[in-house]
Amino acid sequence: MLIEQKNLEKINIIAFQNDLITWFKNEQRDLPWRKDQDPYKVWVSEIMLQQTRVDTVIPYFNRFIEWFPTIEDLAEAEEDKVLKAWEGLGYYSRVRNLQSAVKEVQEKYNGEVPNTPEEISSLKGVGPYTAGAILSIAYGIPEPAVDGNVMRVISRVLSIWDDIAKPSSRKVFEKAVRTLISHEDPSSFNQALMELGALICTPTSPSCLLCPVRDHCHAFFEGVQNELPIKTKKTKTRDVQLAAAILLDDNGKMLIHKRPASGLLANLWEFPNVELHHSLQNEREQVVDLFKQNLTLEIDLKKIIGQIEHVFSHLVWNLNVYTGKIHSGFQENEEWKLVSFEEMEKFAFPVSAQKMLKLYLEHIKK
DNA sequence: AAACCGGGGCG
DNA sequence: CGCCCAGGTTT
Repeated sequence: MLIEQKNLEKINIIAFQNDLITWFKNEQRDLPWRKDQDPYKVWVSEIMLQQTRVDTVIPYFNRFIEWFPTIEDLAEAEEDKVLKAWEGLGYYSRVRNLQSAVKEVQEKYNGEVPNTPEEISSLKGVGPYTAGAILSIAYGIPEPAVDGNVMRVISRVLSIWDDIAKPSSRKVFEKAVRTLISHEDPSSFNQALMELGALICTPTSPSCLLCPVRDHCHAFFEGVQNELPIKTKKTKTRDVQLAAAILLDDNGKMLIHKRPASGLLANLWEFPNVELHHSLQNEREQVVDLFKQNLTLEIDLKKIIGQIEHVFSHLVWNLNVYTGKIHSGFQENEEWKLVSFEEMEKFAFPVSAQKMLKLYLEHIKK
């Protein structure tokens, strides 16, 4: 028999639920998405919280709900404004999927977030975790909501040594949560597991002496809480050399470019750039050629005003930033625009472009 | 199953 | 500097 099944049978489930939920009700943080159980707000918060810390999310959540208070508001909003609301949060496909799903809820479900696992899971961007979170928190339905926090907590409580980096391991934890979850208060139960993971059962140096479920925890009994969970994945980043330019026309407007609708930073705006596949001699002249060949852009390039490093999960951009001029006959279109400094506020830029703009502003101030 | 998709904070 | 974070989609 599997270890987790044996350990699961040893847990006093009622006492575990009571200890966990009582702690949560006394110690939970006061967070803006906990003020009510509006399924839409729960949904927005859960999407924002994917791979993003609570402290980062709070101001974004408040502004997002101000701009788009209801499903109808978000469904009808311009995508550019939606991306602007997400600017700086990262993983921009999250919000494009969210708006797509909200439109489907508006049309297919009369604006009401569905409350069955099958229907809600079919929505764009709603996977097993988010489905369980919305169903339990907004609707009180006892579905597991297994995220990284929950896998860490459960791996310790039940001494589960499966590699949580493997997609197949999630099923093990979902099965355990289905056995443990409170049917009287699944909302508090799921949130308590995550809150415990955030505040007590932390990745490094968990505060076991403060833990409300220490008496139920097999890892604590065995003294292996610091060895769990098992997580193997290693990160390998690839370096990419880029040349980018702040290009001005005769009126002092800057040239910006809309990225493609799929892939990295989809549909966000950037300053024109080219990839440098080899380390170049006479780089400046060759960059002018690359702009002409790759972007059909006739430019007059000045010197490098600085270098920027921007780190993604699996990628590092090394940007050589130039200034230059664009020919006066340039024709704008959907993909290329000339904008004043004030007009830039309407467009959503990734942080890498914001770093470039900051560099440029410091450059011209001198 | 593995790769892809951002950005910030912390020890 | 490496690791982590209230994951999901695509290949």
